Amino acid sequence: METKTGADWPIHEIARLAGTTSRTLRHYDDVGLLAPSRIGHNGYRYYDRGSLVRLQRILLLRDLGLGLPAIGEVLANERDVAAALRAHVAWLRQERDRLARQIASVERTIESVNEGGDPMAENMFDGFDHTQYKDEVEERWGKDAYTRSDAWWRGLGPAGQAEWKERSAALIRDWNKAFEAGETADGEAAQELARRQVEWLTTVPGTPAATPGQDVKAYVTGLGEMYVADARFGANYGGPGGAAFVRDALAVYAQRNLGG
Amino acid sequence: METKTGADWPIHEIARLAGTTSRTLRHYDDVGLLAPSRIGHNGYRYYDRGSLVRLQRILLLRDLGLGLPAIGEVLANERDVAAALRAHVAWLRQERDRLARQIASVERTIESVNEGGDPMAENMFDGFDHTQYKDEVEERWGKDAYTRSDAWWRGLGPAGQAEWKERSAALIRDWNKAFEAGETADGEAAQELARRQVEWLTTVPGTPAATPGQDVKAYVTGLGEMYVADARFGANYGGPGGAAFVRDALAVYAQRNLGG
DNA sequence: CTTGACCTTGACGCAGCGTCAACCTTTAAC
DNA sequence: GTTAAAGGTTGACGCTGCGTCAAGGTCAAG
Repeated sequence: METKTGADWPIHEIARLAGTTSRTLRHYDDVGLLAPSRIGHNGYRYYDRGSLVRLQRILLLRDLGLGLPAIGEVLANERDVAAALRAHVAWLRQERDRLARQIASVERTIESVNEGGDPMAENMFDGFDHTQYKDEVEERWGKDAYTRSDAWWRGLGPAGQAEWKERSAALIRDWNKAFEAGETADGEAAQELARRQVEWLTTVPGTPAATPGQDVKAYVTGLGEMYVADARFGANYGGPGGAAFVRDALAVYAQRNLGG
Repeated sequence: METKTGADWPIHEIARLAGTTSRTLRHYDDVGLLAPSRIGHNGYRYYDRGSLVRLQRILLLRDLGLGLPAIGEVLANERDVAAALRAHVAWLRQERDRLARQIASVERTIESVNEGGDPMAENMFDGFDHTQYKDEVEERWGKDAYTRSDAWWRGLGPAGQAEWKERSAALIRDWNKAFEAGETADGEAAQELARRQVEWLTTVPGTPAATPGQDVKAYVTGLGEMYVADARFGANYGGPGGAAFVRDALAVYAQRNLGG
């Protein structure tokens, strides 16, 4: 008969010593993170001092937020603890920043709701007036452009117009999402959005993007600049920062995929 | 035969319009968040403009970080959008702060590892020297106290000493965990820790907590004050802030349970 | 012998879909 | 008319880290 303070302890005892639960210990056994030092003839798990030290390291790392697989690697290599922690802290910072952006976004939404500019309103698309850009379109791309564009627009009919507006709304939403998620302008997500944006542009006749043979690259790049320069457009993308993000993504996309 | 721009669209189409996937739409159907407006004789799902509006609200709220059940409630009540968002932003802030504390904690650990004071070291308990507090114990609680305490300590034997050190280490770890998790001193978690701390104190003979009839309440409260005043103890609890947390928790516990 | 405390394995649950799998329908093409 | 490509359907597993029963063995005490 062993004394209780002998070579090892039963599972509940060691759990108490380390400040965790027996269920957790069984889980660590299942996933191969910490095996009992001994298993009784009855299947009972027993842990000795070595297991306890390892367990305490595991719990320390877990409290720092590392995942169990990551902990397993750290304990296996034993060398790059600091490296693993540095990588981990970088990830933590990203998460914190993402949360900060999301908080800002929610706060903007609350404000917007309070001011009655309810983004949840059923008629959120009905504020979209195609003709409000008449003068500007004519000035930028000529009178023909507006006439053609307007004819196209009327030709779509109510359902078609709704669909077009929805696609543009989805695009704006996704740009915002990517921006707030901290994507980089030359990253995969942003570039996919740029592709969608260009594809979407081609549905509008009279624009260079829809007219083969024109300098699409310059057009798309210039469009991005306009998003930044024109506050009305920029507002759709979450302010100057968001517009700049869109501009950069479009510039990268144009450079890589549109010609030259 | 309906025209494509008619009353409703098939699942993939509406997913594209809203910028999500058909799988997501089926999931929303499964959990009762968004049902198709019509189901074909073949089982196909079709969505109309109403579904689309609802879907866009769902996606908007989801991007703000709300869970699907919460979104369901908001859309059902329709009124307290702002209230739900305010509650949500409070939760987001908590998370952000928790991450900030965890970042600080990981950074401290990195520093500690770099300086060689490796908290992962196998012999992390061996730096614990019971006799280092000799003079102090004598000064505070008299010579007898130290003698008794020392005899008790030697009497534990190596295994018993190890266990005792481990329990104290676990306590310190759990206090830190609770502090960094943003627990309040009078909260459930902190009070449970206080209970453990007092229970643990009673294992040390010669202290009032282990001696019935003494003023345990004053002792425990005073102990907390000492944690704050004495930097050596405070260091174990993550600096002054952590020590103050422990002190407050102990004070609340003593007030509530160690009655007068 | 019984009670009660502690042990075992097994399996569901959670959040939100991604990702096969196995099997129809519709549509466009030949 | 047939066929192959799309796109639809209902399951069901996977991911993270255990909490939480459930059903049933083991062990020390009365």
